[in-house]
Amino acid sequence: MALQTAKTPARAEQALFAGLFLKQETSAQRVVGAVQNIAQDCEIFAEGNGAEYFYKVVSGVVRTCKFLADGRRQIDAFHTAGDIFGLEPSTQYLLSAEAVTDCTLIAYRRQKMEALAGSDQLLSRELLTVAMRGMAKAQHHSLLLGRRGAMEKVAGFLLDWSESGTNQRVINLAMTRQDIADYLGLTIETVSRTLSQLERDQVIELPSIRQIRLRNLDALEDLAA
Amino acid sequence: MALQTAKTPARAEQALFAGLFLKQETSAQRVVGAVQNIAQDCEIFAEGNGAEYFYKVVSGVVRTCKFLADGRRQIDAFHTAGDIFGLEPSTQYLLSAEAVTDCTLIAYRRQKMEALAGSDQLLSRELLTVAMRGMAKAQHHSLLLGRRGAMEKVAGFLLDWSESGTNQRVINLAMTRQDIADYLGLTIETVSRTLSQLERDQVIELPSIRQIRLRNLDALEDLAA
DNA sequence: CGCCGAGTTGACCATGTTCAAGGTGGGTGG
DNA sequence: CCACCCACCTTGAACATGGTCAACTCGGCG
Repeated sequence: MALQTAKTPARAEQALFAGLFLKQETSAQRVVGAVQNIAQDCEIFAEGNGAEYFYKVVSGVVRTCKFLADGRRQIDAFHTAGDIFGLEPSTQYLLSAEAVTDCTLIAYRRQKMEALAGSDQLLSRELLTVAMRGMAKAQHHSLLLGRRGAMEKVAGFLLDWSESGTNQRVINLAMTRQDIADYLGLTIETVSRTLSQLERDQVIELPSIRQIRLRNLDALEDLAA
Repeated sequence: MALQTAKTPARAEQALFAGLFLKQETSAQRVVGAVQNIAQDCEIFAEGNGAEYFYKVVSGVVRTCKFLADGRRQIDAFHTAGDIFGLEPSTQYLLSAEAVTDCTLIAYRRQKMEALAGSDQLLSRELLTVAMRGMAKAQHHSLLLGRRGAMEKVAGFLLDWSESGTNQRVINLAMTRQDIADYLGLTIETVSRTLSQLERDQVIELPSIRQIRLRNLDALEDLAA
């Protein structure tokens, strides 16, 4: 939990490749970006900082979140390989970003990017797509949070993550129960109890603490309402 | 509640002005858009429809929402004069849109817009800003929904709307209690009780059913945590 | 005047939070 | 290699909060 300021071992300043911008790597785009390695639980940027860069996840998982006055934390999103975060409408970040696991990122200088977009139609369109996807992602999260029951939220969360992995029926969680709780607007105890309940009902298996096997996807879908 | 299909009296097909794209009307942009008038509670588009157009609100209030299998409704956002909605990453709408009040919209053909953006740097940038704002708006909503207490949600809602009107201390609600409840993930009873509580505590006044006077903004901010 | 939709209020109940007490497992040092 | 430790997780019991159901009020309109 000790949040040291971001340490970036091997700040590979060799602004080499980094072209690949959207998930389907468009060969046309070759834009400069700096590779960064961030250790687990380190801060990438903080709410209120100048939004000089935005980032693409190469590997690992990042959380964007907000800290409330009373110490609570709300997680806005988790970002995995290929996702872009930190692209904001304002000149300052509205959220903080932290590494859930050790991760590798590409940092893009926002101003440079937007300048390039002025003369590059394809890049400009990609930026638009990124922003629209970010919007859809946030809306999807709202829908999850708007659900009334803890079971609906947890089931929805599991289904969301089942789609990202290669094997649709096994989820390897990168985050702690606390992270999940802060993402779903629940307490850690409720998340734990709900997962136990799902296991008792034969809907999932919990072979280890960070692994969840989905045993009955249909039942999960029903529970997610 | 009778949702007739969208009726558009006076479908002013005269694709006249409509330039003004962002809130600060950029003189440079003159893009074609069709003016539409929509009656209260009529549908503007439905989830799953082809996302052919996106819209700017000229006057009135629009809600974008999702309907769940069990009949519940979740409201994703309210859109007021100057707001743009219906600009989505996919080729189909992910949400439905309905008129909360009678309203006037400008419909932009998405494809045409994106084509124009290819050769128009300024327009392209404006589209990007619109998308980023949409993202920030959705994130803000997530933060509201993630709050634990009903009081925090309602207080946050009131503060959000206090900033939009000319007079910061009087809110003229366009929507019903049910709309508010569906927006905050609460029941209509809880919204009602919470507002009554705030009135008892001298934080607000409820002079009429659709008007709220904010008597103590500082207290509200505290309650919103 | 009376109806009707929208909002409020109350009593009861279900659900999730809180507080507190165990487990569990991976890593470290003896 | 084992014992210990610590962070993370699970479980239980009491409690608080919001949901549900039902009755009632209010205001506008025919």
